[in-house]
Amino acid sequence: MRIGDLSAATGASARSLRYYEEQGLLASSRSGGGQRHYPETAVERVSLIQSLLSAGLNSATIQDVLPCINNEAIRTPWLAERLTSELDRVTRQIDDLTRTREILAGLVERYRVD
Amino acid sequence: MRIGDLSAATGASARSLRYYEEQGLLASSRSGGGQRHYPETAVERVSLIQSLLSAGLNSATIQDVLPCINNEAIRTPWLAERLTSELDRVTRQIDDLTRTREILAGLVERYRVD
DNA sequence: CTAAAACTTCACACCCATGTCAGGGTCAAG
DNA sequence: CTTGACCCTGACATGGGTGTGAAGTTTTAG
Repeated sequence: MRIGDLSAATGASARSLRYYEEQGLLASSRSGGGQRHYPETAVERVSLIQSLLSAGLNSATIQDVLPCINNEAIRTPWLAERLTSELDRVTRQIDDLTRTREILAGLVERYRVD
Repeated sequence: MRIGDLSAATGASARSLRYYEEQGLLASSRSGGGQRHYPETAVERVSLIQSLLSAGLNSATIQDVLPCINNEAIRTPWLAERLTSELDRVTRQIDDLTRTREILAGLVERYRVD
């Protein structure tokens, strides 16, 4: 598939897909004329990238963490620690957000126009 | 209390407190020499601002939403809608984040160095 | 009274994923 | 071929909260 198809399939802009590649998060092969071609599996990969980005991981971190999905060999203590610390961060973020939601819910309750 | 005290009490930098004021989120009185003075209640106000900011509301939105905490009079259908839509957004954000946490947890599990 | 600490405003810098525009090349359908 | 949709690289812009530094003023402790 070409970049426009992948974009349509994932909701990521072509700009973003090129950026992911530039950051080493997403691979592509090129046609004779230089246009990118992606395998079907790229769809899932992109949606994973999107998830991790929206969870607050930056592209450098994702680059550190993503390869392990396909390559069990690079299992290292360092990687395990890195993943755990990101997991903790996301967990804290969810907790904070949950508290904030309570606050907002309280406001909605109080200021509902009956 | 002066800005340094409020900063210490809330963890927000003096820079941020001035920014909150500039954005109309936080009021202060001034001493003869022009220095800011805050009531004790500012501590809670700032931590509320921090919560809402970290939940992804921008300062303009917070400005729309915050006054109602102190002033029940401005209860309007528009405000109720606004709050509800922010609440929904935060709820979705938590759901997304929770799914992403599952992914990360799965990775941690798979790449734990035993 | 004086020195140090704390404060003031103003302005510029940063992050970093994404938008957007320019100027050009590729590819498939007619 | 030609045409139109699609793609390429490169570069600059944006948002928005925060960091930072300069140059000057106020407050407070000694």
